[in-house]
Amino acid sequence: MPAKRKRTYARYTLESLALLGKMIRLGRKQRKMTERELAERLGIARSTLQLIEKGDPKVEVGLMFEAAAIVGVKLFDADEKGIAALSSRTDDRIALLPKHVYKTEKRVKDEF
Amino acid sequence: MPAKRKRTYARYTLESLALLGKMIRLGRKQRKMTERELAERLGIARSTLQLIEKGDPKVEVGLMFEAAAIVGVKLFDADEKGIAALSSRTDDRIALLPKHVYKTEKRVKDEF
DNA sequence: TTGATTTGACCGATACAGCGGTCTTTTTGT
DNA sequence: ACAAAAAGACCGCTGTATCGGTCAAATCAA
Repeated sequence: MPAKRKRTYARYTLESLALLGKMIRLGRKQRKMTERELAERLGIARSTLQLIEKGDPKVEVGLMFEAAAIVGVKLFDADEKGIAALSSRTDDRIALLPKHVYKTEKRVKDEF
Repeated sequence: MPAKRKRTYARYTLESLALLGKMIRLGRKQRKMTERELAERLGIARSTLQLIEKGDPKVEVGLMFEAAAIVGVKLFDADEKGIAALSSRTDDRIALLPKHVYKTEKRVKDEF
């Protein structure tokens, strides 16, 4: 039998996702859009939108972000320019670090 | 040939995802973790982690959030309690709105 | 009220995301 | 300089997320 891919998520992750889902739902209602309308606008099935608003961890991150964007939920409290600025700042900070992370220490083998 | 499911994303969405990916990469390097280590910690393949750090819109949102959490990237600038507080506040705001959004067909057509 | 609409929940089929492997290139410590 | 490790890029197989549909329950307008 092929290994089953069960996966666990930290509570913080699940609660963050649930929050984002709720914010999307709130945004949708504030804009007076039905599930069907928003789903159609996104080009996805209504059932998938329901998973998004529930904060299901399995949905595509692109769909969740796109839904958020359409109903006016800002991800990093930043508009497009703010995102670009943060992005290049992050690039700079990465550039200051070594390109590769080297583990000089002994491999942490989990034998007993 | 069965319809192909090609999908487009708004630029804001793609840039937000790219930013989140970069923040994860930065966080990983700051913690001196290799791709292999972080992938193993997450229980995912290294190739998948590479997609995450590139900000690929197709990855599971749960994986992306989990990766962010492990390397210390806070999604809503809030810890677990902050998330819970925001969540219940969002619940309250949703509760103030009508349960269903109704679209009475042929609404305000403002051509005289 | 009543009829129309939205929402919640569920399900089978199938397009595709994730896995895990390989190979190459780049970077690091010695 | 070298060897070793990390990172980049690619690919076929397989489990599953998404689709699109149905049905029932809840809610709203009139």
